[in-house]
Amino acid sequence: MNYKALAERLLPGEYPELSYYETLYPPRDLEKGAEVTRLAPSPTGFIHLGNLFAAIANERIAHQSGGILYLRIEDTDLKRKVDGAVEAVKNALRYFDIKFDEGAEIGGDETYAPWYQRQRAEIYRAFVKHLIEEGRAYPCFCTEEELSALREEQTAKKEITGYYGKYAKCRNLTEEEIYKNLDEGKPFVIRLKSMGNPENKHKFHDEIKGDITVIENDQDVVILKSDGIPTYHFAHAIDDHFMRTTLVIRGEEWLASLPIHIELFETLGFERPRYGHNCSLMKQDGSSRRKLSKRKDPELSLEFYRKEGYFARAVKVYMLTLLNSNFEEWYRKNPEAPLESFKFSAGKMSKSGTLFDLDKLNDISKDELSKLSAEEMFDFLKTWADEYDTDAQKGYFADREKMLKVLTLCMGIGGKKRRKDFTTASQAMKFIQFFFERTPQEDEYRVDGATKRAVLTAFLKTFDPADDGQTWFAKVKEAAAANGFAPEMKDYKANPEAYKGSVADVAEILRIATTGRANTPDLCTIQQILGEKETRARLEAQL
RNA sequence: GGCCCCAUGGUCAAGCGGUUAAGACACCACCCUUUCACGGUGGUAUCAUGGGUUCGAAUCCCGUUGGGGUCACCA
Repeated sequence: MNYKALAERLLPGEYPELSYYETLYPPRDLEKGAEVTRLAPSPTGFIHLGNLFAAIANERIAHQSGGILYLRIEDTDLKRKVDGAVEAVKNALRYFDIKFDEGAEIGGDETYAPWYQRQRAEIYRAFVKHLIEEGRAYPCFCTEEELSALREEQTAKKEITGYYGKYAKCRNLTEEEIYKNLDEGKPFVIRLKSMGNPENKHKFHDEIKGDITVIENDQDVVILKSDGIPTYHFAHAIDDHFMRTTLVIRGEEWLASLPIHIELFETLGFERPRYGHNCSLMKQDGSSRRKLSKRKDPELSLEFYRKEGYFARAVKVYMLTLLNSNFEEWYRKNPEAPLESFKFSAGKMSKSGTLFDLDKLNDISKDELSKLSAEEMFDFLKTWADEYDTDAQKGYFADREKMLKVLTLCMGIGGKKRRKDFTTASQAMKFIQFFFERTPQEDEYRVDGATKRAVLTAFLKTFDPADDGQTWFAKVKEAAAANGFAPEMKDYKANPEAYKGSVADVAEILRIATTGRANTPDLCTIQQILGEKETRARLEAQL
């Protein structure tokens, strides 16, 4: 068979010498040990926690080694393309502080561009053509129907499905048959002529999983689709070679196609990058767990976290604790150190699937938010509210001084210990709502109406917003004593039958009357922030 | 189903042949407190299973079971 002529017929035209690409995309000039990693999403526009998970790992590995992180868009499948997707990905990752050095819509060094695979079609074709010339790739004219019939046949016979060995019909087409099909204008794909034998198993070192066994590939996989665009596998080999990727961290769903990639790199004569296959983020689904899926788990999209007002740093810290088990301890010991100074290690990444735990994220969020100053919290909440909170709550930020007082109180700033009541921006807004309007009553008074009115009346008589905490509380005690409640907790505990209740119950009445809630920060301070007029108005409304 | 990966409390997990099997989250109890979602103290709870190897196994080997992934002209 004249492969050269066949190649020309299949992919007509002049293509550069292969060595041209080697000089066009030279090895990167980086320090020894510097890793080049990448994020290579398809432009579906949907980005979830799993993507962020992998992104942080890639980012850390690249940057702590003095290397490069780049963004490549795998747009070989038109069906996956969504307008604005790349922008969305970029924005989402920027929110979580993932910085790319180069890539699609990023700018930076253009040496290894373009970053969209569709724009790299010529490179792929040049190599496919070369493979055909070498007799290592061939055209396949099988239709979808034929292929699925083959699959059924194989399934029925309990044989391995796929296009390989004796089932690779078009692999053995004669020259005449090929040209006849071509002359008839039949569409074709280009397949790799595999030389592997799955009986042969090899040890393979995975940067995350450790030593694993892989079998040789014997599938004549499609490398160039009938539209002239390569499949993922082929594009991966070409791109990661010419973009000079040193380490590929990707989801473990790729483990199964690793044999294909190994053969491709070998056939092309490329040195292959190292690989690390990370476990996927799982979700509890009934009694079992499964990989997070974009279809079923919209609540795990990154957008969800922004809508809820999760603090970006908290999400990042949580991802890091899942990514590297020793991170949590390190962070505890080095609370002030920048996250970048943590020594990230691919080998420390978990081998088994990790269940996403919202409780843990919430705990970390409280912790992170409690470290902010009142001003920082103000900015965080306002930024969030401006974008996501369409309620009247926006007006809360009009009086900056008042809001700062509110935040100072709620966060326990100035006290012995910071409080950790804020989880997210949306939750915080609800938490502080009663400062701006008496919230709908969530808790019933636990006393009868007459008692309530008597207590409120007694308190109102003596109320003076200028009182300090002690004086204020003394007055609460007076109101308690005047109405049959024990002013001292000890007395009440010693002899509960003698009283209607304790000073705590009186405080609760005042609290509910003032705020509509049974749980709030220090009530005296709240009344001061509200001011005399507002406080009196609220209490009188409850008479 | 074939192949591959994985297996310590409810969750994330430390552990690399000898430990009272860390820690964090969640949960429970008590304490502090005018309430509390804050804080403090304590507690419940884990080596999937059966065989080996070894003086000794969570740790090494094999089988079983369970979970996950993958078997496209999708990535």
